[in-house]
Amino acid sequence: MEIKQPLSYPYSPAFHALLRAGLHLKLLQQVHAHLIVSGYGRNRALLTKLIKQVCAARSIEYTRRLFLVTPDPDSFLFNSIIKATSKFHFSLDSVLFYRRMIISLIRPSDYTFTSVIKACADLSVLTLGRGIHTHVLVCGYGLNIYVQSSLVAFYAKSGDLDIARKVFDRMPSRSLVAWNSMISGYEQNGLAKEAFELFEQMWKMGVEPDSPTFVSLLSACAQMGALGLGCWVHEHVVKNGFDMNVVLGTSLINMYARCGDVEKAREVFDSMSELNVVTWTAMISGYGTNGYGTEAVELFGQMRILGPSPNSVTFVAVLSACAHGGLVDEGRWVFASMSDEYGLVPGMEHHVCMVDMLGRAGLLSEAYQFIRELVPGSPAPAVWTALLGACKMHKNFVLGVEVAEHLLSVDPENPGHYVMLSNIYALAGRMDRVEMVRNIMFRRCLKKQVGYSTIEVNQKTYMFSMGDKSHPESNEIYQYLDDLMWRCREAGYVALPDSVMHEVEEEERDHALRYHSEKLAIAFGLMKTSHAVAIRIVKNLRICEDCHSAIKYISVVANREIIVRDKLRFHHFKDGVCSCLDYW
DNA sequence: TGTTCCCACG
Repeated sequence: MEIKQPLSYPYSPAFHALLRAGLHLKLLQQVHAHLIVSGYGRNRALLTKLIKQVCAARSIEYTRRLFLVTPDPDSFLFNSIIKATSKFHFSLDSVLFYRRMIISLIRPSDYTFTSVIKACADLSVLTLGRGIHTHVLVCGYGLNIYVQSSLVAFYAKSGDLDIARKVFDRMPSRSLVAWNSMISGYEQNGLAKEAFELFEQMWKMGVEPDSPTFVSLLSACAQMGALGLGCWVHEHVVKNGFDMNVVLGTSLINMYARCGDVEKAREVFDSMSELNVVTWTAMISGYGTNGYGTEAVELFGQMRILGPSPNSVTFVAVLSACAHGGLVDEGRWVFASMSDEYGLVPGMEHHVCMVDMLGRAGLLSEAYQFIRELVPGSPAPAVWTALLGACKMHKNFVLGVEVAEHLLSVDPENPGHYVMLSNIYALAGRMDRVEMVRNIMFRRCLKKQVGYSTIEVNQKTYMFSMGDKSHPESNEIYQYLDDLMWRCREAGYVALPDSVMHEVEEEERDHALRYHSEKLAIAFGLMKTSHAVAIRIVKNLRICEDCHSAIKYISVVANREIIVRDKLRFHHFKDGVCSCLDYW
């Protein structure tokens, strides 16, 4: 007969000692020592509880050690450790413990699967997850709603939306979590429109959304720059009395900021009762991308005093705000404070920001020196790309050609580098070289990204690409645009000469230049909206110099505020002036 | 005992 171990929850003193130790590693180690001394060092139940807490205390090494000293791990121990490691993002360990469980011939349960599949989702490992999906079916959990939801999330996060949707569609009953997983899956893969379509379906079926639903929808609005829809979501959240938690509030800030309405973003920021690092970072970044560099740095200053410790994303936001705002001195001390005050190690992205900042300000040799002296190892292509952009901006051909050639040698598959080199030659008037670079690009079958612009009218988003005639009112739009450009020319607009027409990641230069997607979208917006509302355009690439100049004139002749979000930042055009002050 | 949601660069 087996003698019961002297642990019987909740009466055992050892168990109480564990509870008291909480999440402090030191205390947990003391309890472990105590267990050993008092003869419970191999008590599986106590060790299981201890393992969960050690894992929650974020010590993966100690978690692994404890597992190794536990005799005959049972299914309870395996489930606990797989769940704990998955929950605290030690995803690889989670998968490895799962593997060990299978090898030990212990049958996984539905609880095992939800945890290990979540770990696979964190790792985005498709092949591994597919294998575990097979285990799920073999073990007979194919219809378990929790397992199915985690599979939907896993496939969506790993980028296989078709399979995610298949699993989702085959669910006999869909939980709200399953809906949320699928909606956020679309949004995270850049399919904002599909996210909204699925939400509509859910809405029509009478399923009540919750705050994760709204968070995903707000991200989708931010992605599309759809302010109207975003406001609708905000109103709905307020009307239905949802409590404004940090995540939801941060999503709202992000949505308003990325739709170009910084004031509203700040309003939400000020109204929040709890602010975390992500919230502060979202607001700082919102200021930066909208051209309010000073405000971004100021808010960062407040964060240092009142807020949580900034993380490395915060520094990217502040430094890029400094770069776009020409705030070189501020950027220098912010960068220094990163390691001096917060003990953070600057990464590649921070170096990119610094080179970008120095380069934009015309301090090319300092930028070059920064790369040589302060960037450890061999600098990533992105760092050189930043310098190259600055060379073109300040027309430094010698350095520009040198950097571009270096980039082509280390990163020959990137069409952006070829385009940049060709542009630099064009600026120098070396049209023979321009032709040569273009030919190489052609031979290697490298293509530039296709550009497009979107605009929201009456909560519907319309997309335009260059020379696009797919819109049913195409003729009217072109007519309107021609008319508009004629009025701009009357007011003094002159199209830029050919040699400076094609820039990095901008739309193809040809006779259809006049019909760049942003111009089409603006014409459509002017036709369809009333005078009081601003025109808001979202572009996937950078705005070109000619369009930038043209839009300034359009803002005057059409007497309209026009806000363009390009790949990097916002341009607020009003009365013939752009908020970027031609510094972008 | 579970599955879903927030910030940056390029």
